[in-house]
Parts: sequence; C-alpha cells; structure tokens
Amino acid sequence: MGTDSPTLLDQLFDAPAQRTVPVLVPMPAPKPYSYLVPAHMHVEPGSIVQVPLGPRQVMGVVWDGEDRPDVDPKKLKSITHVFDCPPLKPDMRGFLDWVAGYTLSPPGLVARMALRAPAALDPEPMVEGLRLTETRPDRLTPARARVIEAAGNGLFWTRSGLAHAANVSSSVIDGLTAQGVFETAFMPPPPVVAPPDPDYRPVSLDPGQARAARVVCAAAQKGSFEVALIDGVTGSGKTEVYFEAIAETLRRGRQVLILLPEIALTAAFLQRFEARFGAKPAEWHSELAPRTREKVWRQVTEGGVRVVAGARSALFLPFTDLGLIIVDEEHDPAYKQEDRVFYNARDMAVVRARLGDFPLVLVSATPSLESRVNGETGRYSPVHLPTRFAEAALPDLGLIDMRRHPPARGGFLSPVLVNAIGKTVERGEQALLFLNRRGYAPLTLCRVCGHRFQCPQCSSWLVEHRFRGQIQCHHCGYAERTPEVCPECGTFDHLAACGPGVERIAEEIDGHFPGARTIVLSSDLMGVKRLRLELEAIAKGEADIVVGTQLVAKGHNFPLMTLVGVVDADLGLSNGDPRAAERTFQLLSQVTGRAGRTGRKSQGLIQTYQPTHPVMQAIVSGDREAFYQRETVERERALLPPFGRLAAVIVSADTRGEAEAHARGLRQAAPAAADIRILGPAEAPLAMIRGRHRFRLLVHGKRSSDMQAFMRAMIAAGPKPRGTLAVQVDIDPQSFL
DNA sequence: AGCACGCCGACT
DNA sequence: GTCGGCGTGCTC
Repeated sequence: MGTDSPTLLDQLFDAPAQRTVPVLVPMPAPKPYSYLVPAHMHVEPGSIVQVPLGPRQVMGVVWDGEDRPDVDPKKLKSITHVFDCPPLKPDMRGFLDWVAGYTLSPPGLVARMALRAPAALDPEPMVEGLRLTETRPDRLTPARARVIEAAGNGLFWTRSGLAHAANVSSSVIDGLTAQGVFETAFMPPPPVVAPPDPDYRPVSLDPGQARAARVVCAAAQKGSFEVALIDGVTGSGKTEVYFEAIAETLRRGRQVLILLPEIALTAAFLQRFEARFGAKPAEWHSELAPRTREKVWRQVTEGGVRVVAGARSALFLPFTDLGLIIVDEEHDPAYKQEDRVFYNARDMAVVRARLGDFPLVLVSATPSLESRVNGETGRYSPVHLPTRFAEAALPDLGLIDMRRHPPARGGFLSPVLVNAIGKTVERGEQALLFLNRRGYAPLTLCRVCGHRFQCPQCSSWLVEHRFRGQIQCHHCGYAERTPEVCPECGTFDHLAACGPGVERIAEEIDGHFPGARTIVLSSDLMGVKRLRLELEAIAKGEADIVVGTQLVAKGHNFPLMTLVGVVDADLGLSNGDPRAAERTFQLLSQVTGRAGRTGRKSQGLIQTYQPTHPVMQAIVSGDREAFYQRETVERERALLPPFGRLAAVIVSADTRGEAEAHARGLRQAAPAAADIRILGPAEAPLAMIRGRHRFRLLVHGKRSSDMQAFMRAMIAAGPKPRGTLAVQVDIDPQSFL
C-alpha cells in the first residue's frame, strides 16, 4: 500500500501536473468526488480503490466521464491504493448509474451495494497444497496407509482436506510430509462451490414442461435480451423448466443468477439444484458468514462461481459474464427494498438483463399484476405451464362462511374447521393453520375505562406477545412488559385482549386438542437457524398441528400436511392498499398449496366473512383468469384518483416504479397538467416553493428519516409552500421500461 | 452513510 | 467535577 502513496517529492514537484479522476464514494453525495492519481498508479474507469474521506479510509470506484473538480485544488486528496481486483465492467457501471438515476438515490450508495465484501477486494491468499511423491515412509501404519490411499489420485490436497478424507489427524500428514512423502506447493484457493454440470442428471419433462423448456432454452441459446414469464400453479414443475435454461446458459459458458425471496429458508431449493447439476449454487444473502461472503464475492467477480442463488442484493454482485437471471416467485413483495436505496429487485433485474443484453426468466404461480400486463402487451413472453398432476392430488379447497358457522364464544375457529382438524389428527396426518398475525392479540383495552394501549412513538396499537410477556409495536419496535394495571384508570386485572394472533389460536387449539403436539411458527419466536430445524422436524412428522404466520407459506414442503386452514382470509383485504386483493390472492394460493403435494387426499378450508368476494371465488373456483382481468381493471381505476383541476403535480414515492404509476394515472386524470415530474424527497420541497403552479404533492415514506429529511428541507427552503400535502399508499408499476 | 464536534443531565 | 445522550455539519 505504501508504494502507492505519493512521496514528499511527488507532492512537491508533481502535484500541479497530477491527473484527477472521479471516484464514487459510499456516501450520499449527488456526484463522484475528485481524487488525485499518484504518478505511478494505474487506474481506469471501474477500478476499485481506497481513498481518504474525511478522517477515514473508504473504498470507492473510479467512475466514468471527464473529471471537473469544483473544489479548492488544495483540498484534493490522493487515491491511496488500487485493489488487485477486476474493475467493474462498463455494463455494470451503466447499471449502477441507471439504478441511481431511476431510484433517485445517490450513486455512491448504489455502488456501495456492489462492494459489500470489504476484505474480498484483494485476492484470496494462496493456500499450501500437498501432493504425493514417489517416496514412502519407513514405517507404514494403518493411518499412514489410509492417507496414501486417499491421496493416490495425483492431485494437490489441502492439509485439513486430506486429513478429513483419510479420517486421520493432521499430525499424521505432518509426519509424512517431514519424511518427504508429500511435496508442497502453493495453489489457488479452493472454490466455494464445485462447478455445476449442466448434464449431470437431467430430469425427464412431461409434454407441457418440455414445451415451456423449449421456449426458455431458445432464449438462453440466443443469449440476447428477452423476458419470459413462466406461469404455472404450485406443483406444475416450473423449477425443472428453468433449470433447463440454466443448463443451456452454463453450456454456453456464461454465469447465472437465480433470485429468490428470503433465501435463508430455501435449503430445499439448494438440494434440488444439486440433484440436477451435481453441485450447489453459491449462496448470497444477509445471513452469510463474512468469510464465505468474501470468497463468494471474489469468485463471482473472477468468474469461478458459475451460479449464484441469492436474495435481492445478489443482483448487485459484479459478475464477470452474467448470461441469465431467473427471478423465482416474481410477485413476492420481499423483492422490494425500502431502505436507503429503494428498489424492486425484480424490475431492476429486467433492467440489468437489458443493459447486459441477456435473457431473463420471471417465474410465479401467481404472477404480479404488472408482470401479467407486460405479458399480455407482448413486452414479456408468457409461458404457461399446465397442471401436471391429477386433480385428486391438488387440495380440495372450500370456504367456511363465518356468518353461518360462527366460532364458539371467545374463540376464532369455526366448528367446521375444528372438526376437520380433529379428523386429520386422528388419521395421523398434519394440519396447518395460517394466520398472518404475530403475537397473542393485536389490541389490548381496559374493560373499565376503555383505554387502548397505543405505541407512544408511532400511534399504532401495541400487540400483546404472551410468550414473551410483552406488548410490542410492530411498526417501530417499541416494547414494554405487559401491564397488569390500566394506566388510565388504575384498575387492576381488567385488561382485555382483542382479536387473535397465532399464539392465541394455538391456545384455542390446545383447548380443543390437549393431546395433540401443537407448534407455533412465527418469525419473532426464533432465528433463521432454529426455524430451519423446526421446519425439518415438522416435515418429519414431529408435530400434529402447526399454527403459523406468513413464513409457513414460503416454499417448504410438508409431506404429511393434508389440511390447511386459513383462520382469517379477510385480514389483508381492508387495509386500504390497492394491492390488497392481489396480495391476498397470492398469499392464499401459496398457503393452500402447502397441502396436497404428496398425492394424498388433502383439503384447504378458508374462513371468511366475505364468501362472495372475488378473491375467495377465485381461490375456490381456480378461475385465475377472471380474477386477474378484474383486478387489472380495478388497478387502472385506482391509478386515476379524482384530483380535479391540476396545473402541476410533483410525485415522490418510495419506489420509482410506483411513482411512475402515479404519474401516469395523474397525467390521464389531468391531461392539462403539463408539468408532472418525479422528484426525490430532497428536491421536492424546493420545487414546491419555486414552482409557479398549483400542485399536489404525494409523499410516501415508511421511513421516518426520509420524511424528516423532507420536512427539514422544506423548512430550510423558507417561505410556506403553496399547495397541499397528501400521503398516498404505494402502487406497483404496470410497466417501467 | 459515518464520524467529529458540541452542548446539557446523572453518576463512577 | 466527568461520562454520555444525540442534534448539526462535513467529507474531494
């Protein structure tokens, strides 16, 4: 590092002539900063460098374009180090720029997402390898024989790897090395994953799958930008179809990225991949151990890793030759990041594929509305997969009209559902009860004075968590011990829990079936590790009744699960979100799909007070087409709010695509408004004050810091803004390209 | 985003 | 008398 630093002589004599380059630093500055390049240092656009920034050293990326330092030349500092690492390629730099522009985020913060592996920037150290020589030890013990046997393939072994393979301690190997039985050499570090073999174990596809596979393989063969949308119900074999596209891309020697929502829970997926390709894909998600993370990052940039399966952040890995992206469960809201840089990884993946000119495959049993519309308009190529299995293997879905079959007093489960659970358990099979609400009860009130427990920080109701003895705010994380006394009227022991959470449903189940093994699965009760173990235990039959939140809906298979009960199907329908029906439909499809994957007779029972609601009808009739068409019309209508006469509109939203959707709707609602612009929270206040028009400002901020920044900027701007301030729910884009 | 600087409450 | 809370401001 020291050799890169400018010497005193450099500074005295060369400084005036020194070249400067723009460098993106991991900071919310609107543009790159300028840095001096020391005389003998080589940098090019994309070089990953270390630079001084205020009191610390940070990493940055040399960026494109002419550098025009607009700062006192004496303040310019020099690049301290160039990392020995492949520079970011032009298409990656273009992608990062595009994302920054589109999401209204500082480019430095976007670039930072691509460099999320600090210690990986210099090459991994070489490791010492051992290879068998002709020499043999003077005394051949059984342990020594095993080692020689194991190492007999003429390849280099690591010391610990060989010890493990021969089932001996490493001191045996040290002994042999000392006698000259092994020669040592430095070799490149071992790959984090073995290379996948596209022809390892192809599965036979049924005619429907084969047809779909031909479409995606043709795209993979062509290798140019194209978006396929694979749409098929649970169990139709979508994964096998896109595996074929992956195989094709691997044969062409290019890298593949598989995006999955919440990969930490998808051990089953990795196994399926390994069974098909003979090796696991490299994983990329937030739970990764730092060492592994660095290795994966490094080997992805160098091209050693061929396939990455990852969460949304994997989209920002600097692949050396990415040739295909798969976005599985394309509709899943987990693809949206609403932190720092706001983006939807599914949409950004399409952009990355277009900029890199390679194909992309979107996959879902319940595609998002916007992807369906893009399929219909020909922007994407729809690939429909017919149902593979006989009807009998799909769960028999039915609604329970809660007005006709009300629960017992104080309970939340109708006798119809309780009955079905009883029969299931008697048969030695499993039942799953789904309720998308953590904790014991969503609201606590005082029976004497009517006081409701509210969050002191954000005004939502505090949720009782009885297992923990706490009441918690699910929005801001505020928590306190469950009180026994009403803070308002001082009455002791008269607090009432209102409404159900999973803990309360489990309590009700225990009352009905005291002998059954009931388990609660909720994200707040256990870490990812524990959860994985619990899911495995359940799959092995170590529980009779599972009560779970949303996480049970995500792709885990329970072979003995023959009954799925939805406790409150109406829950998500009344929260004012224009996507409520779509989301509920997707969630109910997914959770009822947890039953009936084994060929056994299985059923899904859905408790609802609105049995005629289009979502409920779509679920039981299986007529998804009609539902989607209706929802598309509804969504169009939601995008046309009654804004009356508007001269100008400024929109700010958490996801750029959502702001676009607003803007489109508003342009239609008010064609006279020529000046509809989309601005970030920092620019919007200024425009509000300087603008000469009447306007309406839409701000969506789940982040309080964002709103605070906005308000601060508004106050700093001085005069009182003209216009109205409205808070609007977020809406997904119909399209964005 | 991080980090320093700076100004007011409870404590070894 | 200090330690420490987080508000404000700056970084090529």
